[in-house]
Amino acid sequence: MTDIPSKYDPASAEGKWYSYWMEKGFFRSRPDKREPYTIIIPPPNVTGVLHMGHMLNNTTQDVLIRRARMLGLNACWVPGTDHASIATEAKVVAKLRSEGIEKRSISREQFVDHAWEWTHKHGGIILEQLKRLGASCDWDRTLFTMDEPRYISVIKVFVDLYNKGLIYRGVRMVNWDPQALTAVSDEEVVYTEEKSKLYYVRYRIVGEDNYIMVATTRPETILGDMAVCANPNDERYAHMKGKKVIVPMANREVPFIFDEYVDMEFGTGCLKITPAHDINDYEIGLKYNLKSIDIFNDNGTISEAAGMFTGKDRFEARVLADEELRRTGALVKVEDYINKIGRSERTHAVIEPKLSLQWFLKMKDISKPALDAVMDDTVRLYPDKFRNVYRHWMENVHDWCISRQLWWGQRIPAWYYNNNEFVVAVTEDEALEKARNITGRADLTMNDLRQDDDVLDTWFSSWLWPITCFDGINNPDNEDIKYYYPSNVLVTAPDILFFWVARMIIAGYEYRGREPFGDVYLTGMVRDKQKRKMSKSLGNSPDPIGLIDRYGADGVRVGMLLCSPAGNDLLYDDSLPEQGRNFANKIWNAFRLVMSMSPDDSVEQPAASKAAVTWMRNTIDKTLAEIEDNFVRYRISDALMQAYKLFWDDFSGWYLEIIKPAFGKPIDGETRRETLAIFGDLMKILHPFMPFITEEIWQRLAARPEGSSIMVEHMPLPAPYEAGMLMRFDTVREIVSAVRAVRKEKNIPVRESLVLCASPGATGNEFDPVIIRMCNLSEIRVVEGKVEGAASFRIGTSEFFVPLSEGIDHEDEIRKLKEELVYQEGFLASVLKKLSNEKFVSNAPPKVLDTERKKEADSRARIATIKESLAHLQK
RNA sequence: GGGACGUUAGCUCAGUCGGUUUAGAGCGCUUGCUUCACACGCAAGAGGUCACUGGUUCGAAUCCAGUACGUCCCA
Repeated sequence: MTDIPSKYDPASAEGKWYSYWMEKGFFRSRPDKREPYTIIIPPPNVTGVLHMGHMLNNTTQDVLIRRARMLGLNACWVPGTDHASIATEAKVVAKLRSEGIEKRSISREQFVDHAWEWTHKHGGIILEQLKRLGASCDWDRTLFTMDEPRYISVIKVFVDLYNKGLIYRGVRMVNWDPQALTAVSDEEVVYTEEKSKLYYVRYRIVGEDNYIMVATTRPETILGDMAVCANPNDERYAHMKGKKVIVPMANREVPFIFDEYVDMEFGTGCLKITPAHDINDYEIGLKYNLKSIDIFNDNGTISEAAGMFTGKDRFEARVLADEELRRTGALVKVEDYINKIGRSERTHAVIEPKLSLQWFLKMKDISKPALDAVMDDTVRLYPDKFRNVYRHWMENVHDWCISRQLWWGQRIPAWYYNNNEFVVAVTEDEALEKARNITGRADLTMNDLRQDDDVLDTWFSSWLWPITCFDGINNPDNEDIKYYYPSNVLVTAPDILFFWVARMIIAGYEYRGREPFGDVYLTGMVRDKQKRKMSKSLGNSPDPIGLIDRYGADGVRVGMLLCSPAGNDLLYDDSLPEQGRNFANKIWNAFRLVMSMSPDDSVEQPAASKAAVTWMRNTIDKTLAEIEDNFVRYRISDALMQAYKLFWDDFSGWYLEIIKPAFGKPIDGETRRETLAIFGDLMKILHPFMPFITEEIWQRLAARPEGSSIMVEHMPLPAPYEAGMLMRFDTVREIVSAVRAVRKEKNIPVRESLVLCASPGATGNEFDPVIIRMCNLSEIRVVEGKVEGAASFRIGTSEFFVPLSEGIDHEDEIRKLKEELVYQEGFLASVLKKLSNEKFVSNAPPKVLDTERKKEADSRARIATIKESLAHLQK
């Protein structure tokens, strides 16, 4: 006990205890008789390294899981990563390119090998980083969305949904990423306002020497124009009915049509229709039976079909179109313009709307139970403002484009034969069997079948995560899935509410018949002080591991949590982990103080200490109830703040100051025993938030048996507390503060003892010794009336005096009393205003009326006291 | 363009059923203190017309309507 370092060293404690926990298998969970508490990690992207968002998210999960464990539940936190098809493929392509290898020059098999190699090398990094944070995941269960059981689960689900008629293949306008060469889902497109230009181009009317003018931001797409359209209510174009116009550059005759879709206010009121390259134009094209010409190649260059600029990049083609239109006199003017441009979330390339053949999942029917589950609170969202957002999305849900033109991912289990006929099956053999049956050709061989080249969207793996993590697709009745499913809570960020959360709920109902989790806790986003999202490109994100090195994992955890109420963004600043580190320092020093008190059982317990112990116990019970309530409502930062104040203000600021023996004096045995027990309880309360320092201290507070740990101890439970005593102590705090203020004002050192005179009834309870101790009083004297030459203060309806040897400054005292009088009279007036209102008196509930009358009486009493003091001083 | 949510102290946020001694916390700020656990600290303070306008009510930060501003989602 004597070898306590004066400074807490997070680095050594963290490494030591994490290894110890791992070694003892405390993170491990197996089904047993206890009630389970399950959290499935939102799998971080395998290409990723830990960022601030992960820190917040995983700290939150660890707090919940550690607390559950200490509450005696069988806590299981399942870790894993996802394969992030687009991001990983992009990384692998880039790596190969840096080695002089083009993706197209190698086989699919070779490429996938490279991707696995990459994954094995980088995939574990983020999980190792989570360990630095203290994450108590059951690492024996670590999963990957592309490992064998998960892969086959995804394939089985695809086949099942296809067989149920929920998956279909169809031509749709998709969001095409010309850089990644794949379609991406609506959710993966980020729209931002960007500067562009609005080109005014004239189209000649067939058979006339007149023109109509069209405004467009994309002059290169004129090559794909199949019509020009105006609003039927637009009188300016009434004369165009039945006429045709000539598309510039392409010199193609196209009809002039009318549709209500066109916004009369925008541009010239005339809209060019390019069915192959704009989703709205596509709809209009369908409606008016227009043909479409796809003028782009997959990589964003101009196709042969365009008839011009073939092979040029789309942005280069825009410049060329500008020149060409100028040359021919078709370009009338160009204006600066700001419009929303969609970019790929992954590659940042400008998204090209493109017609293509893709696989879709029908969402309407399958999503119904998932909508109901949130609406009827089977699944509760925290904060619940997201229910509206969720409902809105689910009621307007679009079919999900699940194919991606990539190689890294689960390959779509569809095999083509003849021309474009296909079968869907889990294995090649089954596919062949099916194809033979359908065609009636027993001589079909594998060579006649060709598997679809595309893979499935990564979210098509992740949506099964709560089920596949317990192998619930392959073995629907295994012990784990029966025991752990549904999980208790999902902790994630609101930006993937639809990408992921909604779809998991859908899959949960489809494959387990019930919700995948009961609660969804949505954390905020970590932003910088200017409210910008933390991002690599902005370089505004601190390195989390660097932060842990600087402030300790406990410090960083506390910093992240203190400032992040559910759903509110966290504006990161170094002062946050600093506050956490300071708290750890405070705890360490309080610990040192306690351990430095040498016990002596022959010393009798001072009355002040006895009162303090009882008060501290009651305070803990009250706070435990508050913490419990905050956890139930997922107000984790509030729960932490309660624990923080319990330790810092109540325990360190008051309790320890009261029981602390004079320098060099021993402490009585009873108080010391109580203090150690209280300290142990406080460590347990803090453990879920600050696992390392609490373990370090708990292990030092007493000799612990081998293999024990605070993380598997029982959390203290809230017990009934005596509210009246806590209120009496609050008054004591006020008295002590007031006496300190007198000392400060009169410059009286703490060493010099004082006398406190109190009006009858103001003191005289179990806490008098505390007042004497904390104020360094020689006595508390009960007095009627005023005391000469004394500083005075009032608390509640009581008056207190501190006699001063050098007397007081009358003028100054009178000034202060007058200020108090002004305030009190103002207060009384506000109370009287209510009480003199007849309607208030007759309508307000009696309870409210009583309080107001009590306010009036108290206020009058205080005013009387102040007036008497004034009169006394002014004599 | 459509929708959701928000606006309370310098900053980040609480504020339950409309009534709790004329609004609370943390951080920051001011002043004093190197008082034997801790200056990563202790003590004492300052700081708010609850965005604005109107309404309902005996009573509004709290309920309703409108306005302004902001954030997010969808198109």
